[in-house]
Amino acid sequence: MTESVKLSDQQYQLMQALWHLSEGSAKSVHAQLSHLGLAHTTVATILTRLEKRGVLSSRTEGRERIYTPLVSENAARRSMVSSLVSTLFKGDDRQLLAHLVQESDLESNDLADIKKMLADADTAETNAEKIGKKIND
Amino acid sequence: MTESVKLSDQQYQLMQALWHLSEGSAKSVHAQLSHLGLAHTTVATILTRLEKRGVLSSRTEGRERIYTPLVSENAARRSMVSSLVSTLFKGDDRQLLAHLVQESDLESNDLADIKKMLADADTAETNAEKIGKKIND
DNA sequence: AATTAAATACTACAGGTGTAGTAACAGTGC
DNA sequence: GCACTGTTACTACACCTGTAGTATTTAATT
Repeated sequence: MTESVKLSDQQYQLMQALWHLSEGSAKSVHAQLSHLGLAHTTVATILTRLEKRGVLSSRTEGRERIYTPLVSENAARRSMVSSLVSTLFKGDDRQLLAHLVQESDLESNDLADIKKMLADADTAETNAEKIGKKIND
Repeated sequence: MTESVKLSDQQYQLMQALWHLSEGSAKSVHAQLSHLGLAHTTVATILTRLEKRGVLSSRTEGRERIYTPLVSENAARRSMVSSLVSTLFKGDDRQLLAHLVQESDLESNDLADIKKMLADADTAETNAEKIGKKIND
């Protein structure tokens, strides 16, 4: 039931395009990813495979096939982060936190922000807006 | 130069065994991973492949081949976390932090610990000992 | 020295991914 | 209605991973 979605880099890229578009044809996804320089057939292939895996669904509309994500970006992220935490940190999120503090070069003003956020988290329930992220699963 | 090591779950498992042992033969690694129920030849195969990829080196000793990790667990972790942050959060570590705070069910006492740690991080340089982790790269 | 036992090397195969060409198909315009 | 053109479906192929059997090497033992 824990809907585990694990996407490769490339697959995530594609999904991200779709998430931005809400839904779209292979063509529009390809356009969105022009910087990657993939052939449109490549994009189509990946899309098809993702559909087979149940990550997205599609409907035919005119001569186009419109793809719709079946998992939200947030759900995918959650699942992928949690999967990494499982392997690297025995599933302990706090160890990842600790790792980040040690290994990332977080500047003190970054830390300040984060501390502020954490402080708020004690009372408020969601910080989504503060960082401009959409909760949508 | 950013020595990017990306390991699959299984590969990480193997490496972890090696990290614990410092170095070891396929046999000892296999023993360490008995809970996974892999054939010893499977372990050997993976080890060989990892060597080909330059993640570890080996020397012959008697009739055994002893494998030695060429990357530390910490380096591997750093690289893998950073790789995930790249794809999921455009490389912004703070967004991962934020994600963790929102999505993990960190209890307030966990938060307290972390906040304490962050507070210390403003002044002290390393928190390694606090969480009993070894800095070793 | 021949036999045995342990360990590795080589080979194999299925499934996933990256990547893309070519074939097939469906609207569009004349 | 037919040719044109944009789209997708099908096919292909190389490489990586998980998994393991079989062959081969090598050290130990008698």
